[in-house]
Amino acid sequence: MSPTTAPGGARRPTLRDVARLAGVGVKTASRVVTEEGGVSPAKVEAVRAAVAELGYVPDAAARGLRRGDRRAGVVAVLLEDLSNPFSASVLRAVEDVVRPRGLVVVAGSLDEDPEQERRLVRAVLGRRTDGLVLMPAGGDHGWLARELEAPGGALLGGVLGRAVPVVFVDRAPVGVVADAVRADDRDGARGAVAHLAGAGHRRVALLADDPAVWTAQERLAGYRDGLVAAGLPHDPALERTGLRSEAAAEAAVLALLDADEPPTALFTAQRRLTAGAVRALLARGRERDVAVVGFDDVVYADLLRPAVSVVAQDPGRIGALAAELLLRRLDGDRSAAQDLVVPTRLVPRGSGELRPVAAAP
Amino acid sequence: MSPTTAPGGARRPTLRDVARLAGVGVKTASRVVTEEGGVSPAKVEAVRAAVAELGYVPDAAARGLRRGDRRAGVVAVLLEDLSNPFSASVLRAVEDVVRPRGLVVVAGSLDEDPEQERRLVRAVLGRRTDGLVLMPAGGDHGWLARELEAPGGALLGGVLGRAVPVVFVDRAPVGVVADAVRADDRDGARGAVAHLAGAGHRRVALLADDPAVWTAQERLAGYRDGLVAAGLPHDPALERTGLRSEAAAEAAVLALLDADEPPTALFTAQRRLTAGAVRALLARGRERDVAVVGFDDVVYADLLRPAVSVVAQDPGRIGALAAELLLRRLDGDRSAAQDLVVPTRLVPRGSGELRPVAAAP
DNA sequence: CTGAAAGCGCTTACAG
DNA sequence: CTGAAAGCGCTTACAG
Repeated sequence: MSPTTAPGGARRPTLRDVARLAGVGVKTASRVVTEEGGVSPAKVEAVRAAVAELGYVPDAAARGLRRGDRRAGVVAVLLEDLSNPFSASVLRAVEDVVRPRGLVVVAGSLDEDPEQERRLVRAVLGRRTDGLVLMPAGGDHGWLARELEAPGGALLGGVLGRAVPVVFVDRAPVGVVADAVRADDRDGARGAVAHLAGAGHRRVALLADDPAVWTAQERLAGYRDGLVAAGLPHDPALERTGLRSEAAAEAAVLALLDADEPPTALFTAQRRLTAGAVRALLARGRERDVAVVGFDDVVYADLLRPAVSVVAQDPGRIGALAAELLLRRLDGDRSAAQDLVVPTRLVPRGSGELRPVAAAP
Repeated sequence: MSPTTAPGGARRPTLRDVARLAGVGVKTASRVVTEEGGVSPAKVEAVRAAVAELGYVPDAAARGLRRGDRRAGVVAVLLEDLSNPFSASVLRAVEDVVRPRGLVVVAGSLDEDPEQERRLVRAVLGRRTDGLVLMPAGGDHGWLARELEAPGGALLGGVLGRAVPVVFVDRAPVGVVADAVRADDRDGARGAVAHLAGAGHRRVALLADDPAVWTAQERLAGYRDGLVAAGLPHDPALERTGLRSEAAAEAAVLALLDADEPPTALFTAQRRLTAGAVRALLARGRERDVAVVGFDDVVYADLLRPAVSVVAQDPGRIGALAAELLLRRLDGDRSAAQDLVVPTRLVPRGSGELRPVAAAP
């Protein structure tokens, strides 16, 4: 078996093979395959037949190598965790928008790890990625912009040399000017607190992730905005941040329920934390007297009793808008960087409409 | 702006640029970058410095173009729907297994559409994919094997010419010999029925997807196996297949409840159908007197009341096993095609342990 | 309308 | 240890 032969058998047919079989020059075969036009009908026919007979598929990499634009038809989508519903919905939405353009999607999970983010961004850019949708993991992304070049700042050079458009999703870029599409985290959180205050609650606790995560920071700010707007006092004892898991939220809620002055309502600023809180309330049989509003919708929240009220985001919309923006940049749009903020929607289902109950002695 | 210059600015640095800056030949620069070895320490140092200064990143496509193996470091993962929890978990597991090897993942959704499957498989193979993990959409996959070549049948040639390993997930291959990793659908379904029969149920209804879907067919068979094993009669009126949505399942359950001889238990053979069934029972206030066992775990099923019993699959394990098998094939393993069947696990939570209640008149 | 030559960025196969 | 030449599969730039 010669080194140019694949282990299993025949060499993959090349354009040269097609040309030879069709009895034309390579360039003519290329013209037919790329539908460049300007080829006599007879030769078009011959080339088409050869392509079919050999099962010829153009090599996208070789094509991109010589072409000026060097487009490989690949969009990278780097998100927090491909297996979580939010990331998964964003990915799917991007896929649906770019597929009709013949683009293929490279996907990766960053797990909130800046190191992994850097590695994956490099890996992906080394593979001729045309564009990047990024849910940023670390804080500052100046490194991404080392060679920020384009007018509006929407195109990043950096390790790439060649300008590659980048659109941030879910979180605004820090330390770099770039396009972004995200939910209105702050306003959504504010609205949740307003909703609970409207039901009569004066002691609303916050359960949130590590404020190092951009969205957690925003939601914390929104929570405080909401307290101020409702004229409620700010009680640090009700503010539980740094919660990184469902179990952590569960423990935090149990502790809150046992406090001297327990909250009558909870605003859980993240999906897993909502689940943990509900679990704690069920464990104590308190699900009907402590109100809950969660940020980000929970699958089958409406099947729970009480059904869980949430501030819903629209990951599908965020992904689609990001992909559309990316395509526009790929098409040469050099206008100023955009920051698209998608509104959230409060979905009342029961848990957020419970009225305050005097704490049992 | 010359045609070889990117819109935004500097040309991406090439190995030639690195060599020039380091004052060495291109081949020497290549040796350093690929860590081939056999280069004097002084030159290694000079090349490393040049790489750092220019921000050089090797072009994976150009590399693969010349190399014999033609590996681009890409694994494609084509699943039913990247936004559904099962597919998402499989994808994530594959990613975790291949990442340490420096491979990047191309992901796509097939939506049970054979046409789309064919298009995506071709798109992906045209881009120098090293291996493929496929959750098959259509029925027969003979087309994939048009040029099946390798000994064990685990390598597919087809449109590729060059052998590309393929591992099927979730469903066994039809019309082609290939590796597969899947859950034990039939046995899981049989176990669900046995569990319900064990609780005293004699009228167990089945809600299932279109039997054209391989897993639906298997679970239907398992349901019948279970009836036979428990000595229960087979009542076609209790067998509701072709259910393609949550709403369809909901409607089917409402109809079953209104029947002359309603079931006392439900086996819902798919996640969305389980949700639809639960919704219908809640709507009628019957959730405590009709037992339910679902196939495939539902997020937060344990927070529902009653909590939902399920036959759990392990998508993470399936994805990981598939990826490991694929890597072995990439490493040259030519042994016979494998069919790895991962056992399911019955998780009792409440809904599946309810005892039969005489139907209200 | 057609095709031979050069070149995309890299590695292979060779010769020093 | 080192590097010039050839070539991977394709497209660009040119000359018929």
